[in-house]
Formats: sequence, structure tokens, C-alpha cells
Amino acid sequence: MPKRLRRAFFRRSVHDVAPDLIGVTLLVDGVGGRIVEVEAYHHTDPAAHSFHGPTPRNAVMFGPPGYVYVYRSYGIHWCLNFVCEPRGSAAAVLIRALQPLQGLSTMRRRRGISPERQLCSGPGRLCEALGITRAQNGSALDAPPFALFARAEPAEIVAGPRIGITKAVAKPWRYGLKGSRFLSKPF
DNA sequence: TGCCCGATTAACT
DNA sequence: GTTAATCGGGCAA
Repeated sequence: MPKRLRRAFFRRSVHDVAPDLIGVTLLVDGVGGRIVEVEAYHHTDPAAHSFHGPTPRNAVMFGPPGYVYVYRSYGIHWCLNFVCEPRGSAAAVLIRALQPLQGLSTMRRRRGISPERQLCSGPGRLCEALGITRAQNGSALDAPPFALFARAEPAEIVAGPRIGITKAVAKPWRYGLKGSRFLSKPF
């Protein structure tokens, strides 16, 4: 069985944690898969929710690392982030895509579709598949229902510009598993 | 207080 | 390629 990630894993630069998360297995109540795409955000980054300071919505980002920040996107979808760096950095990694591995039938039921490719290929899609809502905001990553398992083999990682933002668009802070069929968009 | 826009997605043409 | 769905935050007034 692969090693479980502890909270200390996240107490580092978000730009080190983000690529290190590629290949890590994320399960929520036993449902999930391999992380194949993430993006890094930091309070000094104009594209980050934390850039303008703390609000009720982004409060978890300003807290300690190793916790979950969930926000509502476009008033419709949920997006899942892992808080990184020492308290106050307001840095987090957005989980953008998974390769489904566990609980496929549960994910298909929640998503209302059958193609494996589309179950978790996007930040809003994977939250629907894993049952993530505001109820998980502030939850610890090393305690149920969350479980993270280190990758068993080295991952070949690619980087590029982040998706869907209008500020700091050139920063290459999107990371992915090279050649994965489960990316939200190609690199 | 009101207005605009956003770390998106699915269903259109 | 375009657009609706839908709501919280930032900023101007």
C-alpha cells in the first residue's frame, strides 16, 4: 500500500507542492483517482482569490496548510483546493482533473454520464463526481473522508499557462501528467 | 446599493 | 464557436 500523505507535505512552497501532487491518489469516502492536473495560486498572484485579502469565502486559504478550500464557481459548480505553505501565505493548489480509479459506479451516478474520460476531467466535474460541496470546506486532508496516497512511481510532468483566468495569464503554474487522456484540456 | 465579472460546464448553432 | 445558468466579491457611486 502506498504511503499516506501527511499535512507536512503541504507546508512548502505551493510551486513545489503543485507538481508533486501529480500522480498522487485522492479518495473521498473511497471514491476518486489519480491526480493528473493541478494549478498553483498564491496571495501575491493577481489571479488568486486571496490576492485582495481575507473574506468569508477564502478564509480557509489564510489558515494552516493541509486543509481543503472549496469555493463556488460561476454560481453553479464547486472547485477543490489544497491549502499550502505556512499559515498566512494564502496559497493553494486547485485540483483540476483526476484519472478515475475507485468508485466508478458512484461517480457515474453522481455525474449522470458514463464515459470514464469525462467523469473527473475538470475542476467542477471532479467535485460533482466526488461529492464535494461547501460542506467539505475547511476539512483536513489527512482525515476521513479524505485520503491521499503518494505516487508509487515517478511521474513525467508538464507545465503550462493556467486555464480560465484573465490576470497573470502567462504564469506557467498549471501542471499535468504528460500524455494523460484525463486532462481537462491538452497542454 | 448596483453593476460587472469570474480558477466552469453543457447544450446549443 | 457561442451562450445560458447563477451567485459572491470587488469596486464605483
